[in-house]
Amino acid sequence: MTNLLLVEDDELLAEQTRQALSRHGVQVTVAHNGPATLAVLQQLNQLDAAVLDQNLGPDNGLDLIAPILERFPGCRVLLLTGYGSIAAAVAATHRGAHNYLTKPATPRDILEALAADPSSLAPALPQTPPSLQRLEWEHIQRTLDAHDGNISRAADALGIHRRTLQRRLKKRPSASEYQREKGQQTTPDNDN
Amino acid sequence: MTNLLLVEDDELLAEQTRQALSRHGVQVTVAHNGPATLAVLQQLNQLDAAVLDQNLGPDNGLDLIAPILERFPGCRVLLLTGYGSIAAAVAATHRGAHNYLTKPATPRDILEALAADPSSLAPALPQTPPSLQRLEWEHIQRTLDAHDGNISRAADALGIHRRTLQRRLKKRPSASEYQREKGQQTTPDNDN
DNA sequence: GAAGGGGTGCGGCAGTTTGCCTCGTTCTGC
DNA sequence: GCAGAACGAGGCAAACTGCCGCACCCCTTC
Repeated sequence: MTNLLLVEDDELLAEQTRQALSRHGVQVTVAHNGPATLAVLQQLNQLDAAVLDQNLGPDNGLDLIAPILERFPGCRVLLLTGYGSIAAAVAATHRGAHNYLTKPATPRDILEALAADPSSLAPALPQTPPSLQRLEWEHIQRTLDAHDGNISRAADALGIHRRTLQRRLKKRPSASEYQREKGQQTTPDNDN
Repeated sequence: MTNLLLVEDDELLAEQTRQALSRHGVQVTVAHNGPATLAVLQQLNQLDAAVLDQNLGPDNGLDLIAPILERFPGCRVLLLTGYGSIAAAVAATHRGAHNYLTKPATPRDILEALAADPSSLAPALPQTPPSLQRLEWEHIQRTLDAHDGNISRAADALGIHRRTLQRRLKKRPSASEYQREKGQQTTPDNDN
């Protein structure tokens, strides 16, 4: 039995991920922000792995690595993030993270990333052949999110015409299969 | 005076980079492949930094990290790669690399990356809202690279038609082209 | 040498998408 | 009530895409 701590501010996504991981025989504890994570840490007796969303609203997942490793030195820490940034990946690794993944990551991805030996680059990559369409769609969602759902500004940031963004969004009102775990909420009431 | 070891299989690019770094007051030693690097290592008395191209033909820059650090434990190792992958960045860091950059990188980029503290990098991700076009282009290059330049397979992996990939590639200055001379010029397709 | 098999480059065509312009409608703050 | 900012939508020319075919090249295998 693996004990895993999941820190994810999107409660819907957190619950979905928790359930999915449970089906893989993992005992999952969930926290939704930095302070809660620190509190939970004190209550745990054992921790084998931690999965941290890097973007926790006001908090930063990177800052949780140290406290976690301090309490559970052997714990494997996996960072998750919407934007895969190489600089962030390097920073996370320097701080002691075991691996670094970009969303959307399936439970399988997560478990593999935790189990893998990250110093050999073979494992993680080849099983991620994102189609161009999917990549675009996710980037659009992210950008839209970053602009509080403002289509005009998002389109501008993306370098495409507002009308085009409008049309694209309309073509795929519901999230694609891949997006299932990201949740289908396109509500503009986001925090960041 | 900083002593730097540059390992880059493209001899032209290596020379350009060497000259550029020299102008910044750096003493540069150059090697073009793995074995040569190992040989050079034995001849050096001091080494402050190493810049490794990850893709050294048959050799892999990652495998040079250990020998370098073994001989010069305090040496700062910077990995360079054409198409950066997060997995590779994590792997490099786990192996002791100080930082990881994607080409094209200017001498300034290199020096900054070597000087920076990569773990304290304020990692609020959305620093660079990439345009859709740029994102696509990078993904295409990455995929192409992962398939050894095989257009047919890359197109398949990307989920687009081979003819479409072909046409897209033709429309832009080839990456391998401008990499070769990226020494002082800015990238042609600088979208915001 | 003669077939394959896989890959590339390219022309063409019909259907789709995009860029751009325009209009009408909300919603908000002054 | 009005200006400013967004949104949704229609329309059209231009660009792009998928798809088919064809010629050529390089290898391997008869």
